[in-house]
Amino acid sequence: MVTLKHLAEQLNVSVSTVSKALNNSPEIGKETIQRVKELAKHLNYQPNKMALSLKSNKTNTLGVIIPDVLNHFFAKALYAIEMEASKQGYNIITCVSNELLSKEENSLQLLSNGSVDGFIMSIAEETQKQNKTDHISRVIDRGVPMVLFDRVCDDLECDKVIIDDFGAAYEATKHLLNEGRKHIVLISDIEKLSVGKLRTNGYLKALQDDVLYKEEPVVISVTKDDNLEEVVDNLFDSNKNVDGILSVDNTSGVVALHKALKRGYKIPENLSIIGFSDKNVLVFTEPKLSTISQHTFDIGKSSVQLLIDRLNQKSNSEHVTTTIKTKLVLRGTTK
Amino acid sequence: MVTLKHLAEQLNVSVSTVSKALNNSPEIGKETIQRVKELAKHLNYQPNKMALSLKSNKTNTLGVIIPDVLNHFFAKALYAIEMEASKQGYNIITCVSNELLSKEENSLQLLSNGSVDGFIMSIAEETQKQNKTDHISRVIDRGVPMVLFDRVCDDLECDKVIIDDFGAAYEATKHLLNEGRKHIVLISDIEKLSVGKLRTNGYLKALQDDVLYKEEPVVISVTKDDNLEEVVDNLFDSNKNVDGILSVDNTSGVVALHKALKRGYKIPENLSIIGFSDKNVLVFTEPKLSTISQHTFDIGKSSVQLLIDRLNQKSNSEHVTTTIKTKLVLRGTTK
DNA sequence: ATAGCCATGGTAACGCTCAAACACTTAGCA
DNA sequence: TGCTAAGTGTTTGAGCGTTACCATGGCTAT
Repeated sequence: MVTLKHLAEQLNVSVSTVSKALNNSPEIGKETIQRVKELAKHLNYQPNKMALSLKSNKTNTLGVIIPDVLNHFFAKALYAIEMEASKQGYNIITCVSNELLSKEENSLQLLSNGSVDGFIMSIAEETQKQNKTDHISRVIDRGVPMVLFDRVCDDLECDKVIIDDFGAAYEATKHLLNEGRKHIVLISDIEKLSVGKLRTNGYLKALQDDVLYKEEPVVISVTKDDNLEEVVDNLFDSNKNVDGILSVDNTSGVVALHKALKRGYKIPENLSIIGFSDKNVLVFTEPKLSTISQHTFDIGKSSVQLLIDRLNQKSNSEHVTTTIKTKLVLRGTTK
Repeated sequence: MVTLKHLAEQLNVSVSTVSKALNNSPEIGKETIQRVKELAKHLNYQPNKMALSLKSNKTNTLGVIIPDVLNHFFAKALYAIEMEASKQGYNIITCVSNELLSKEENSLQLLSNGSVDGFIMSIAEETQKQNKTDHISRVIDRGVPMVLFDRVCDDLECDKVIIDDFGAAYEATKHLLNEGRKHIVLISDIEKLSVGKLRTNGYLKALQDDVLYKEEPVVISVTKDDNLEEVVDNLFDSNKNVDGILSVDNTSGVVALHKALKRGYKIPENLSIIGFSDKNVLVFTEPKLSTISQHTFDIGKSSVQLLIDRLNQKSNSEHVTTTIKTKLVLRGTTK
């Protein structure tokens, strides 16, 4: 590895002259700058990142902790985060908590030793269930900036990026009601998560607000141990007159659509389905699933922006919560 | 941030005593060690990563460059890499090349300044198309260890992790032939990639080796600009007597299955389909797609292992190519 | 006394930057 | 003409947080 010292020796000048020359310091003579830069390019000199970080106490690296890369939502968020960070000259260190509290604690611990300038994270399922946030607030208290996205925690004092989960589910349910649906079932594999609960509440509120809706709400919660397909089959078996399904997670809407078609439902004539899925599943369905678009890319991008803003203005201004707009995209599974 | 200096001042000992005490040096008195450790724990002292890296010239960080996180194969590989790296005490810096040569060059450039101890990467589509590898060999020549996985390049001197693409496609085609299929079509959206070509060759060779097979091979190549569903429709329209489909990419097998069912094909009676997909798509199909399992998790894990081995034994032993076994998993879309 | 041991302290170095000090030129002025 | 003042362009030195190596000082055993 070629260092400033190497260059300095070769050029018979001091190390700091080289340093200043490479940084275009006005203190250094034009001719010297030229000579230094030429040799630097010729030897493919690269400033040592660690030395810079040590000196400046800045790493230009963001720590990203997500619960699950195989979940398309988080993969897309990660993609957006990487894109935006990279555009702004930051690298990202990625950790996957695997929905586990212990791994989350571990990752935060390991990275908050000067490895990163700040964190972007979404809280693990286990963490949310147990409502443990000490490990996170410890980091925040130490003054390491943190942005939470999607799965946030109200108790934590930091910047956040969320969507209006309640409102999105409310709007979708409202749409089904406006279609004249009389038996709307909600299915969710994220009932345990903050976002899942909010969406369910949106659904419940919409039904409640509709004076003409007579049925009891039906919330079907799928857990990790359940077989999703079986649960969907049960849904149809025990709700013979279902005519609207709101899936508030990534996959169950698609599965419900497949099962419904197989059972001979006419869609959307006799049954409407709305999912929270991303566009990527559309290639697997016919008719195309109507969805609530979460603008995942914007979520990732905003998170990075918020974090970098915070890093730049060390001024302790108020913490911000950005709400990304959702959009109900009607396709083939709704009237 | 609390440093050794802080601890030293509080305890009225020297910095080097503190350092040694925390490292359990036998030079330091038992009682002092105790005192130091207590205060360190109490103040939540964390050794500064940058200082350590600068001193030791080791970062305990691996650079991972993948073409696309939204592709389930790479997401899973990334997952495996993160898991294994983390288990072995390494962090990963993730870059997404987005299939672009320029981004790949950029990422390599930016990280090979001492930010990472080595690289794990899979080559971008554009890079493979243009067959440019200077940026990679430059890194290798500088002595930074590199492991390529899946999309490799034969010209590069480094460790590699691949699957037997040719053999896997050969075996799958063979299976279709053994079923008695007479019109087997291959569909691929990765014809431009090394792995895609190998798979196609495996298919071609299997047909060629079968003296009884009379038809011309049919290779349908899908590009980024194509609409996959249209291409599949065309496939059925122009191959009226197709009775076997081998999809060598992630998605086209599932789409073919859906389209076939819609067109009234009896599966697997009249048409067999084999895909290279991961299990994650199975929830969207009925019958379940038969697939060639790539053991993606093992690919990621092996890559990390190979890289760490290389880091430990700085001895320049021969470069290794690990081939991960594939497995033809027969499910509902084959006889 | 002197060797030998123990516990601790001091210094340099990793690669870099920044402030301050230092030469060396040139201009300004009595 | 001689001396200071004000630039130039460069070097020196300190410091970011660590650890490795060597030095020191006090003690005990010979």
